[in-house]
Amino acid sequence: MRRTKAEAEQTREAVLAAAIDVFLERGVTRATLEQIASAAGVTRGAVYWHFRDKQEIFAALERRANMPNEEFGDRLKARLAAHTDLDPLHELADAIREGLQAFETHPERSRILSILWLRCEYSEDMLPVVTRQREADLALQKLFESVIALAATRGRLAATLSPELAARALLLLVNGSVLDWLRAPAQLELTATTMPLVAGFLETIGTTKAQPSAGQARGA
Amino acid sequence: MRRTKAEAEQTREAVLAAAIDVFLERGVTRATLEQIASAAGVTRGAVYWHFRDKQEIFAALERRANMPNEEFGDRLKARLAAHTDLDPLHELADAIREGLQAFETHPERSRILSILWLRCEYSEDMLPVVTRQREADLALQKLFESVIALAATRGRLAATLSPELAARALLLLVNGSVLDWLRAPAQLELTATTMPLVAGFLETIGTTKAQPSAGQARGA
DNA sequence: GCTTATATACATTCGTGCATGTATGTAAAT
DNA sequence: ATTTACATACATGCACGAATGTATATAAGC
Repeated sequence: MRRTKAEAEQTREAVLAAAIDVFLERGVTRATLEQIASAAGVTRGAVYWHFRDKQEIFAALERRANMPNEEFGDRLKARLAAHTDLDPLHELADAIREGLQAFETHPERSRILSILWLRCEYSEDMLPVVTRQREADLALQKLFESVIALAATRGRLAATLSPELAARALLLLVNGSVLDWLRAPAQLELTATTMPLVAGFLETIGTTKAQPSAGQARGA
Repeated sequence: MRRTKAEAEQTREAVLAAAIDVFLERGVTRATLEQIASAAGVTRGAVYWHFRDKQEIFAALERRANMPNEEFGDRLKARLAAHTDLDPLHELADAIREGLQAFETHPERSRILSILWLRCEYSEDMLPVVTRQREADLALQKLFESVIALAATRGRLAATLSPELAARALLLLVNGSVLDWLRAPAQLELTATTMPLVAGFLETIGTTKAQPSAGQARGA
């Protein structure tokens, strides 16, 4: 009955996948380890072997949520550093579009985010989780800010909003849009409904025509 | 030991107030009726007398959350109808400011919202609650949209964002800001950190100088 | 290469502690 | 006298964690 290491890793993954299902259906608190176990085709003994308790399962899922974001950020920074002739705000919009599409093409990501944002009670004992999410948001906001600031140095920014405020606004737009989509997954198309918003916002804060001091034009 | 009707209503309120405390501390799911009862200074018998179960307590709290929003909306609409010379976007910003300040001056409102947004697991059985919140959001968005559309008819709107998209963006900014504040209540000042964002956004979408077709100026 | 010892990867069982809902008691208000 | 507004008591049912059982993979020894 003893399984090989590869098989063990396989059941561990099965438990995590089952946990996603059960967390989504019942919410994290009401989800029981017995439900997770039977959904994974094992008993609670197997679950307790791989994880100390429910919170450790949750932590394992949490770690998977933030990884892809950094990847998109790094790609964007690399592209902007390589080609200095690109319009920063336009590239930013493209990067956001890719990030949104990742949610639609890779449903596991959206399901985990749905757990973190909607199937979870953030009371005081969850403060470390909230803190990590705030830090991830801050990192994204800083990325946005650096790109927007780059646009500003090229005279491509309307002066009304500082890069910091514009970055924060952009983050709130994206996060809020995703949240709305998670609330009604079947009824909305994430990228299709969100991109007009962010593209419109970026066009509004970026002066379509360059400021008098500079003289570039903008592609479609 | 039997109480008078006024006293009974008083204990009912005590139970609701205690429920707010316990829901905030433990989250709705983990909150037990015994904890709520003892926090209210009564026994579970009293709780079960006034409420069928925990969900009914939650529903009672939920009803108190949305009432004030409509009030602010009505006041804004009345003011704009009465004085047609007012700048719609400027009045909108003022109304939002009042709404935000209400959260800071009336802590019970923010505590209930904190329960609804952070201490609650929205699995499928909570769908009616989510739906009601969506409808409340939609109503606010429609209000924003009508005001922004009014500004547009006066040539005070940059054409990049349609009134609908601008209203949605504004709602996302406000809601997201409030959510962030609820996540870290002690570290942020809601109105002080949010208003620069919404004011900046409104100034960005509203052309500060009137369109060529019209000829008004804007006050500070 | 085969045996053996040990760690591994679970399944099963058990005890315990809540949390819930209901049923009943009770004293005062009406 | 009856209803009201609770308190108390009871029964039931999970859900958890730990303890134990067990069969096999794996590595060490020879």
